[in-house]
Amino acid sequence: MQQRSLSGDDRLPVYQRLADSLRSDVVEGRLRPGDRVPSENSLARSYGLAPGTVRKALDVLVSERLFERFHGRGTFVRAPSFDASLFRFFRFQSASGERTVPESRILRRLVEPLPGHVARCLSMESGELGISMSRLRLYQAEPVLCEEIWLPLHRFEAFLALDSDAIGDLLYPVYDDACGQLVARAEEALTAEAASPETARLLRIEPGTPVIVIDRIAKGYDGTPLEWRRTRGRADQFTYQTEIC
Amino acid sequence: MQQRSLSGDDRLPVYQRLADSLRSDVVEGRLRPGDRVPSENSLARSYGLAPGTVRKALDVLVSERLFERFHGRGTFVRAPSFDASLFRFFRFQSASGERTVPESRILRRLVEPLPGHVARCLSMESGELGISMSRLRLYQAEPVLCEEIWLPLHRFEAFLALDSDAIGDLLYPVYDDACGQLVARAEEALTAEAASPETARLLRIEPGTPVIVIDRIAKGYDGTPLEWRRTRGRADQFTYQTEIC
DNA sequence: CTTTTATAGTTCTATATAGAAGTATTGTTC
DNA sequence: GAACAATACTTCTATATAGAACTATAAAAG
Repeated sequence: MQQRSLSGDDRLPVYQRLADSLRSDVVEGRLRPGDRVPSENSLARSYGLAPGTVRKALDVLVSERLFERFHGRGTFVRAPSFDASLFRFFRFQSASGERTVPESRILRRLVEPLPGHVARCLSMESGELGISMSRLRLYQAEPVLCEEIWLPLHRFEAFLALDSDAIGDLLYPVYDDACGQLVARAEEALTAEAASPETARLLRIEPGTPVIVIDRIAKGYDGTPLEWRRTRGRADQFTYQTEIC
Repeated sequence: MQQRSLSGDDRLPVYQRLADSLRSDVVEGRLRPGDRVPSENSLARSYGLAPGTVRKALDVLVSERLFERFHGRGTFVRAPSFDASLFRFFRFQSASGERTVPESRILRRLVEPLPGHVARCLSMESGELGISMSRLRLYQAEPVLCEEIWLPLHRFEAFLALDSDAIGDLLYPVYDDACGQLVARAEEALTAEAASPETARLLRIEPGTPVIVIDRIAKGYDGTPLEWRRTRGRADQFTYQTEIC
């Protein structure tokens, strides 16, 4: 149990500096999702702090949803879950009612120069190379969502080598396993538009019908943008619900 | 400083029971938005608790956004703000860039039996009487939103007597002042549809153009539904942004 | 009247301590 | 091997205390 000390601005409260220190343990990969965080008592000993101070630092990180605590078991680095994604509000009416991940079919995957608006979101230059994908998502054999996806080529070269049917319905585990790119969080933006002929064909609806458009930028723990994605689905299957106060 | 004791299930932690007690002070109107909550030390004395325990109870209520604290000033009952409402994501492009409340014009206000879907949301019976309103909201003389609003007649009779131009751009202060109905929070649901001829006429767009539809049920501190509202606006002026993790 | 200073009140930080409550493992008994 | 008991470890609750940091008011000084 080595004695550790806190770096950073010493005008800040101790519990904030400890939280910063533990956060950077995650950002810099010393702690990975699923890992167990040292116990409150052992942290108190190794940093020479009172247990209450350590607990307050952990409170900060728990409320950031970076850590999660289990009474009697320990504190763990939380694996990000994208259940809160906006497109969980597409209701794919299943007779039984359970929620399942829609099946994915990759229609296209090739290397192309990034268009301007995508490059900006990925902090890259327009014209730099990226991996471009089109994906169709099916629910009970019905097409429900269509997606355009862009990845920075220099981080995802290994992704090109993968066989198409080796890629499952979820991409983020593949990004991690094949390319070592961990997605930590994402920004999403929602709007609606009239279906283009292309979109209408894929979703089997009339052109001009309202569709929901969700843009997502997925980022790593250090904030680097990793993926740009645009998803479209029928508006009449979408209801986003929230509480305000 | 009278000695007070905690009611409720004594298997619950003390700080939870204190939080429950203070919360019901708000629900039952003993504390109103803007009021100052007794200081941590005085609460500790009057309930016979340690200051740390009181502070933990206040932490709960602050994280519920029911209270807000100011270092050195005190703890206060927070006035609910609907800045987080989904329709803050309609961008009404002002040249200067400041955000203002759109001007309101009440087109219609009369007493009618509630339609079924509205009655359900207001915990009333279909056919019971309500106040029905249509409102148009203008930004720089341009119509940007149209609204249908329903109120339970038995709570809002005083609202009928008001002169139309005595009602400002914001309704909730009027509900409080004229009818004693305090809105504490709201549930919102967002979807999109093709503009009906009626909506298209009001918003001066082509019928069939995509519009965003936001349904809101506003509730009091005790959870009673007070208002049902449906707002429509042009989809091309709307982008909802959020972060997920 | 204005400015400064003191003071009393507030929340915020940090320490120290004790035991309750929950979980996982290990050892014992049958 | 299965069931139970003891244990060690974890987070969680609660108390007590001291002072820092911040704010508003009152008193004093110019």
